[in-house]
Amino acid sequence: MAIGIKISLNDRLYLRDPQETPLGQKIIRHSILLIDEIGFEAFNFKKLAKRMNSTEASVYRYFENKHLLLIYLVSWYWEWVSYLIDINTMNIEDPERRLKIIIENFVYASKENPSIEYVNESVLHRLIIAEGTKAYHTKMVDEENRDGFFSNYKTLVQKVANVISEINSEFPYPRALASNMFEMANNHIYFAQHLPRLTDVTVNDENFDEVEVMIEFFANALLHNCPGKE
Amino acid sequence: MAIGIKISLNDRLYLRDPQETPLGQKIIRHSILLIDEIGFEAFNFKKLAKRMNSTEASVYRYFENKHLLLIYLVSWYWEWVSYLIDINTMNIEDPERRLKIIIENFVYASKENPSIEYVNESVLHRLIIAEGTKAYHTKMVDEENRDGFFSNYKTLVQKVANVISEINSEFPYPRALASNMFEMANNHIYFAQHLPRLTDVTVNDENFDEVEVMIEFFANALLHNCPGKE
DNA sequence: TATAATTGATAGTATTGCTATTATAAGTGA
DNA sequence: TCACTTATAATAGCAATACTATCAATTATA
Repeated sequence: MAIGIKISLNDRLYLRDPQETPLGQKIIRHSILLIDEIGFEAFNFKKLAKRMNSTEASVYRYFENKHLLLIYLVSWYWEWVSYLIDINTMNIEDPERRLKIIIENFVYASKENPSIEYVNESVLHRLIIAEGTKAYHTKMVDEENRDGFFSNYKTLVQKVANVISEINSEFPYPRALASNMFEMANNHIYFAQHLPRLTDVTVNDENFDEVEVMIEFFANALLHNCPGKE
Repeated sequence: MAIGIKISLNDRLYLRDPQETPLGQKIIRHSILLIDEIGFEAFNFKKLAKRMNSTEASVYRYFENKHLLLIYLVSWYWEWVSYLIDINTMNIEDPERRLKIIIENFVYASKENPSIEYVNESVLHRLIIAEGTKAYHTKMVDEENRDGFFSNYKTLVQKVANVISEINSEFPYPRALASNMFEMANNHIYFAQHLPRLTDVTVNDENFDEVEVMIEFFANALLHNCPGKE
């Protein structure tokens, strides 16, 4: 627990706060590793319990079901990226430079120093890339949205949108660009790894530079006056 | 079956070709309606069989499992959008106008005349928006990609990328822009409906005009010379 | 030291995801 | 027309999943 960051997440996501107890922390740690390993569909609480030498019933005391656990993990990631952006853009005046850092953090969230011992941020990043959007693509999205389950994402998007508006106050789609940059970062890493004909960038191993350059290119093209602009 | 279009889909997606028999067509029709209604997670073959007055075992003779059925439906959609683009851009020389039509088809696929009686294209479009990306966000993606399960998407993206390159042969990311426009169309309709703070557009009922305008704006900004371009 | 709270161990239930078996109906080919 | 294949229905069954309940063992707390 190097730095004193406290990830604040909606307390309706869990039955008992997993950050507070060793067992809860084990659930977080091992669910990240296991979902990454076998995929969210094959993942369940029985397998998780076995992996961490606990019991199914114990896991159910922390989370109602695996879907809420996923939202918890995804929210964690959104919060963590927000936090990275905050510390890395602190004291930087120029909004253009701030946006560049934001893009870097979208693409390279995993490369930052881990801040909490029971969360492997690098694996979590892989998990978000592969499974992240499943958190809000469900029939319960409206209800869960009312309960504030996605507020961390909204806060992150608003933070980025503010920088976009600072760069170009005339730009009509600051939030859409912000969410699109985030989704694009994840999508095109995934495409490059699994469906390369859907993108033009390549990634190898831990090097996502081309994705970063592409998103910068998109952002620059959109935020500086263009003939096509209406 | 108004027009003589034959949707050609990878025959490894099914055990028996559902297009060939009345029961197969019933499976397609009702799976679209039922997934749209209850969501992909809650959907299963037992419920589908009950809904269409058949039996679980009969459905299993056509599709191995619900995941392959989803890929089948998503592939159908990709093929159908490809087809719409083909007929709607036929005889149009100007690539800018062709791209505009492509964007319109991405956003308004549902508004076109239905072409096959057992596929409700409007409901299918909703299904794609809500569940589409689950087709390729699984642990089996590489294997399924090797089997050609996503080739319809690749073909569609390549078709659009070609138009992009015609407009601006210097543009370095034609495929990424193509796939991004497609995903963005679906995403921002979904956001506007369920998570409006993640976008800047609004949609009401069947009117997605703002999404269309936004994607045109993005495409124009990117494809015409900008100071930010490297 | 009494008490409360947490976890483990075990069992149990309803549903899901699928396979197998047999019966019936419908079409086909000689 | 009869044998013959094929598709579907009806039913059963099984292993896995998604939980819930109970109670004992342990640990923390007052």
